[in-house]
Order: sequence, then structure tokens, then C-alpha cells
Amino acid sequence: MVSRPPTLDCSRQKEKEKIVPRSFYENPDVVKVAKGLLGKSLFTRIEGIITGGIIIETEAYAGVNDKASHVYNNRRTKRTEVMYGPGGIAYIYFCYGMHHLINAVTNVEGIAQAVLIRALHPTHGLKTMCERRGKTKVDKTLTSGPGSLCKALGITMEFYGEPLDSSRLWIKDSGLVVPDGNLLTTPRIGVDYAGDDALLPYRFVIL
DNA sequence: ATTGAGATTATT
DNA sequence: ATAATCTCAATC
Repeated sequence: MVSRPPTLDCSRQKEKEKIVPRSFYENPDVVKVAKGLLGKSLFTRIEGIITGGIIIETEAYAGVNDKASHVYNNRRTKRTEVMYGPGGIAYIYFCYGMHHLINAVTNVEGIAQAVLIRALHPTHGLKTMCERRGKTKVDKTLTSGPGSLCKALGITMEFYGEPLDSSRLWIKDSGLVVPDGNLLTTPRIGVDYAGDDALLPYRFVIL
């Protein structure tokens, strides 16, 4: 009999200890979750390759009364279905015919809120992310912008409904604390169609 | 069956 | 400023 180490994947085990728990996403205040996700890290593992980075920009989408949200006026379709599910799940959608965007669904089952992840500071799998983005070297745009970061991490509709604590998609608490002084709050990007709700201070950026 | 517009990005 | 590009949902 050959002996074997107690765990096959120690590094992964270590990651798992800090994975953000379901309870974090169940917070009834989606704005708090959006702020709280700043400084945490988003990862994918595809074909054994881990890519990811620190979340530095988010937006809150407040649900059926938010004119900017896909679920405004109780719109419930195949596309938006996961937003009505429990928190801690990925809501992915395809936009402008070419970009995938990723949200963390928040709140409890039946209440459709989500946080759009808009930018990362790249930390893991830089080479792979550059390849996916068609770049020869890391630059400022590698994972800045919701479409760009999804492309860099290989996120597609395959990840629709994926739990955010799964083996191929997860968010980790890196213990980073964001001081209020380093937090910028602005209206959301690209939601001019939302009338007065376009003015809500629901975008959060680490300076 | 058709159509219009979108939580964007890279380039002109 | 604008082309690229396609899915979905609303409308006819």
C-alpha cells in the first residue's frame, strides 16, 4: 500500500477556508453587499487553470422597483430567473451581442437583487487572462470593465446559475479592508434608460 | 415572425 | 463618435 497525503489539493483546501459564505449574500441590503464585495477576490478554474483578481468596482441592482434592473416591474423570464433564487449564485447574461457580464445574486429566494462586478485588479493566471483577451502583456484594461473581466476569466453562459462557492467559480475573502476614504460612490454606468433611478448612488469603486 | 435595444469595448 | 454583433422580450 502506498501512502498518500491527507488532502489531495492543499492549496485548494486553503482557498476554501476563506470562501465567502452564503449568509454574506443573503443580506437584505444589496448596497451593503455591493460595498462588501470590494476587496474580495473572484476566481474561475477552467481546465485546471485558476484565473482571478481582487474586486475593485461593483454596482448594486435593487430589484423589481429599480428601473435599471433586468427584473424591474417583476419581469421574470428565462434570462432573469436566477435573480429570483437564493443569494450566492452567479447571474450571467450576454449583452450587446458580444459581452458576458457577471452578477452575484443577493438576498433570499423570491427577492431578486444582484451586484454587478465591473472590474478586478488581476492577481492570478495573468498569462492565461492575457491569452483570452488577445493581449501580449498585462495592461490596465486586462480586467477593467464587466465584459473584459468575464472574457479574461473565461466566464460565459456556461456559468449561469453557478454557485459562487463552487470548484470552478468562487469568491474568496482576502481579508482586505477598504477604508471609507478609499471608497468612491457614483451613479451606475450605462443605465440612462432608467430615468430617475439612473441617478442612484449605487456604483462603488476602490480608489 | 419581426424588431428594437441593450448593466460594453476597442477603434476612428 | 461609432461599429461590432446577437439574444431576448415585446409587439404585430
